[in-house]
Amino acid sequence: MTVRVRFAPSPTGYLHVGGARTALYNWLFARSEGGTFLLRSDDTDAERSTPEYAADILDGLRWLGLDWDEGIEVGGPHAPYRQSQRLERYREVASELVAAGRAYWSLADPEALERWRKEARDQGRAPAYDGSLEPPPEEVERRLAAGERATVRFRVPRPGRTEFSDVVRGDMSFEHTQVEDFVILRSNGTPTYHLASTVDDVDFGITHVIRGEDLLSSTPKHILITRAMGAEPPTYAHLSLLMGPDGKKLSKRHGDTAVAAFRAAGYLPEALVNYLALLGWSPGDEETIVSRDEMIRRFDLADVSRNPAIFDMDKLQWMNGVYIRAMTPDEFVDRIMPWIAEDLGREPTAEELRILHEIAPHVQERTKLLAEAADQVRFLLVDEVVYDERSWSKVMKGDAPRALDGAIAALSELDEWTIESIESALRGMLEREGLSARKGLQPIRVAVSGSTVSPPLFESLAALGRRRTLERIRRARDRLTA
RNA sequence: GGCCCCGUCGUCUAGCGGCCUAGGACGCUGGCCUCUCAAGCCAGUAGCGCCGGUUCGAAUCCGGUCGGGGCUACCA
Repeated sequence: MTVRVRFAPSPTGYLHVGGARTALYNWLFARSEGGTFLLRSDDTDAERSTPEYAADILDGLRWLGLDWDEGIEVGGPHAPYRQSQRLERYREVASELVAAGRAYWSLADPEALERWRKEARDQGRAPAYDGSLEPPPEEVERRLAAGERATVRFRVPRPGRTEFSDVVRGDMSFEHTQVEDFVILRSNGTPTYHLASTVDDVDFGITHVIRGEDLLSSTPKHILITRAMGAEPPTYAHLSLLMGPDGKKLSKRHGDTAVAAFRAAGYLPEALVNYLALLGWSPGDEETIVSRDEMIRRFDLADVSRNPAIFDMDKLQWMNGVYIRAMTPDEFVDRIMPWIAEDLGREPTAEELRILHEIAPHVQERTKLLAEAADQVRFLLVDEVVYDERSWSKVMKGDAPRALDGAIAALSELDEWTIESIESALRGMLEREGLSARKGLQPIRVAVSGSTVSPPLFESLAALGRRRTLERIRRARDRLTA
């Protein structure tokens, strides 16, 4: 049997890292099994679904490199893949279930239902509605005929229980007294999640349902519907949830968890994928940096952890740095370009591009987030450097004037402007002035870059060019006197 | 309240009855390197929630307890 899995987001919110991880595990499983990864849209909640969210989800998946073989935008034998376009099918299944006695039109009074549930809870019973509040059949028939709107509820067989084996959690068993006669069709004729999702899984031939643990206790409902449709339930695998640093379910409270936000901050998709993959799955040995191919080769659903995982921004950031350092300098320049252009408000010139490529290796190893790179190279691209006042007051004192004067003298008479010649000129200056490298070079760094923190000095000056270097040192020297 | 899931360093995890003096990674601390910051290298820090039981032997199996989480909608 060929594996068929799906990722079925509801476009009622942007794609967040939790959803991305679920999609990733589905994708990894499909790829490792040579199966099909399907993307569908569970958009039965017309109120809350928006095209913007739908687009964000697709963008995010593509950016992460999680390509799908069937579904939205790519089509396939079961199109359409949007639930909003399959409403007729769900109504059809609902009426078949009613006809077969597996579901019924429900006219229970909402307030009475609420009281019933409260009472059950107060008495320590499960607040699972069992259909006992329904009017007699003749009355139901009459009111329905009179045009009254009703929901359709699934008739959960009681006594009874549903058992299944979850790939990551093991054997599960739910007493039906804990499962209520749940609504499958709303009174407005639209299906609930339980119906739509299950019908799609059956119709699309889904073999493995890999999803968040929040759906674990709904699984009996899905199995009940599946069997009532005369189908065999798929294999289920429920992934533990992602938590924030406080141990609570990851949400907006913990900052922006949107995949798009990570992208904008300068995270690399390969780093995010690597991090997410290891958040709940381990290849078994001591590897931390795992390539995509390696993941596919070694991924096994049975190795997925049952523990909830706290999303650790520090580790992700470290990993992003590892991936950034692994790039070639040219690739690095290419990838930081969007941030550079935004920072500059224009595209860099050919000369600026040359400078960027020259300094790239040195900036690269200091970058954890692509967005930071723009800050580090800004001094090479602007006409006038902006001094960081804290840096200025820290180093522009004591021997600073001598260092700056000495640097101007030493650099002015240089024949060639290379990293080596600059270094030997400045080291000679330090020697003559009797200054330590630390004391003598920091003022120059601030004069040229505006900050006590910058890429290596000699390399920076070489990239900046003689004219601009001298200009900046003189300007700083003047400011120091003034 | 009811049902369900989970419980190894601060965090992610390896561990599947003896190989565990519990391993790795991030973080943190110290050192080396060094023109700043990084990177790199070295060292250190820190954990089997608790109580019983099974066993010659338990982080590993069982029971209980405590703690955390999820679900409990005409949301998904």
